[in-house]
Order: sequence, then structure tokens, then C-alpha cells
Amino acid sequence: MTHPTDDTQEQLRLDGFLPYRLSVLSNAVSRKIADMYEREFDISIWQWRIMAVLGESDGLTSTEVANRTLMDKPAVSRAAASLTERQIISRKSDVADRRKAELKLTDKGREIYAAIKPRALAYERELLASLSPEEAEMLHGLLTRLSHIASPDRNLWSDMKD
Amino acid sequence: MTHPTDDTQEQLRLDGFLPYRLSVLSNAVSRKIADMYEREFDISIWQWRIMAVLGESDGLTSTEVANRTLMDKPAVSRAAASLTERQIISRKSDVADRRKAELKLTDKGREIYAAIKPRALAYERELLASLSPEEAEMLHGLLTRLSHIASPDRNLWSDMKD
DNA sequence: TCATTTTAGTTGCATTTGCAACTAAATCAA
DNA sequence: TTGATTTAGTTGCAAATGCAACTAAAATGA
Repeated sequence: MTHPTDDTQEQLRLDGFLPYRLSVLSNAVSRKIADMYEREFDISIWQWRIMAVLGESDGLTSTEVANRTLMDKPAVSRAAASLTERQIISRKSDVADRRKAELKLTDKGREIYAAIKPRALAYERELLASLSPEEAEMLHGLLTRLSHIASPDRNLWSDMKD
Repeated sequence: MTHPTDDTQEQLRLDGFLPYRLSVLSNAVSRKIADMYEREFDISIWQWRIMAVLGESDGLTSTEVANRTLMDKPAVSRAAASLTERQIISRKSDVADRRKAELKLTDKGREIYAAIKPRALAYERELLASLSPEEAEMLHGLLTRLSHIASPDRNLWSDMKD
């Protein structure tokens, strides 16, 4: 076993390459739920993210939403604008600081949120169905550690409290 | 413990929601390597994927490349066109079937491939550095199982041979 | 008090992406 | 044959994305 003209000491198979695998999996997963949100509720992923954080804790500003969803400001701005237009969220501008506005789910918004949420969780369960609870927990732990390395700054994850 | 007007039996925290976590992690990872490819070699992710499969097994058609990289045909077509123009790959059209063309890395392409590859693998190692070998293996196993569920058709993964 | 800097959010734009529609070649079926 | 279908690859376009530049308001500080 010699290594001739070839500097291929270490193998690089695309389908064993972690960044590639993550990308393909994440795309497949995102596509699938996005289709559901879109088809059944006419809600984009970005819109859904906003709804999801507001569903958890209502009454945030755009900036807070951006931080929690890791969306950029323009994305939040536009998605929020369209949700506002459709009366899914309300925006009440802050009297003390008129640059800010507080975003909340409207009643209609809560209804939609309540309708989507179980679907989203069901899909997640479906994904995780082939994993034991221990494995699922392991997975989250591993993802957390990878996230710390991939974006040391914004991690956030488990060690972030409100 | 009652559940009032509220149907929030089950929790939905965005940052514990698997599709969201995958998306954020995958984006961070992709961004980071893409920056490297881009900055240092002026190669896009899609171009790199093509180079990577050709690096593994040279002389594929666009369709074969598309299957292996899970890119769609237009994406392969365009990325391949620009790689051809830059003489990083060559295309030799098949005499027997003139619709097809065989894509290969040129010498220049091999050089670039040889330069990028260790960087890519180094980044992967960096990512995996916080994981023990067993954990890394576990991670790949878990990703494989999730992939089977997320896209039952194209999996491909471990059970695919050439 | 008023110029300067920072912060919140929006608008605009260039690029990327994904998909549908197309062309050209090959295969199939009568 | 030759008409209809399938396959390989390309082109075109609409929508999504990411980022820079902007406006308006607030905070800072001389």
C-alpha cells in the first residue's frame, strides 16, 4: 500500500461529509414542513417563526423577535408586515420609545397558531419516531455542541435564559 | 393541573424544535465553509459539490452528478458551465449518445480540488472536535435515520453503492 | 440646547434559488 | 420508417434571500 502521485490520504465522500449531510437533511425537513404551513395556512417559514416566538412569549419588539429567531431585521420586518396586514399579529407602537413596536398575536393569530402547532409537533415526532428517547436526547445534545462550534457567538441555545 | 381555555398541552419552544435547530445549524455551517471556498478559491457551494463528486469518481454525466449531489439539473448545468469556462472541469460529449457529456476535473481542477479538500476536512474535524469518535459515529447514525424519514425516496445514503 | 452617535425598523437591490418550460437527441411502438 | 414518448441538459423567470443604505427616534455629551 503506497500512495502514488495521489494526495488523497484522507477520504472525502460527499455523502459522509457532515456539512453536506446537515444541509441535505435540513433542506428536506424544512421543505416538508414549509409545504405544510404554506399549503394549509398560507404561512411562510419566516412568518411561522415569528408566530412561534410570539406564541411562546407574546409582546416582543421586532428586534427581540429577530434575536430569538435568528432572522435578520429586514426579514422580520417584512414577514411581520404581512402578518400585520393579514391581522395575524398586531403592532402597538411604544409610547415611551416611538421607534419600537410591540408585536402580539391577535385572536385570529392565536387560532392559526393553535392549529399549526400540533401539526408542527406531530411532524417533529414523526421525524423522531425512529429514535429512542435517549437517542433523541443525545441528538439534541450533539446538535447543541455542534452549534457552539459553528456559531460560538449566537449560542444562545441551552445557556440562554430570557 | 387543569388545562383552561388553552390547548397548549405540549410545549413548542422554537429553540428546542428539531427542524429549526437543524436549519440554524446547517445554515451556520454552510455559511462558514461557503465563505472559505468563496474567499480563497472563488468556488461556490454548488461548484464545490460538483468538484467533490468528480474528485471521488471522475467522468460522470450531469445527471449522475445531480443524483449524487442531490442538486437539481439546472443547478448542475449552470455550476458546471461556469466550471467549464474556468477550465476547472472538462466536458466531453458522448459519441454514442450525443445528449450526454462526461464531466471530468482538469489538471487545474484537480489542483484546486486538492487544495480545498484538506480545508474542508479540517473544518469538519473542527466541528467534530468536541465529540468523541463514538459520538461522531452516533451522530452520523442518527442523521441517517432522520434522513430516511425526511426523504424516504432519495435515501440513498449508506445503502447506496455505485 | 443642539450636534453626534446609537438604536429600531424599513426600503431597495443584487444574487441566489427552485421550478417550469423548452430544445435536442434517443428510444419505443406501430 | 415515422410519429409519440422519454431522457439529457439548458434557458428563463418569479420568488426568496441577504445585505447595504436609509429614515426616524432616542440617547449621549459638550
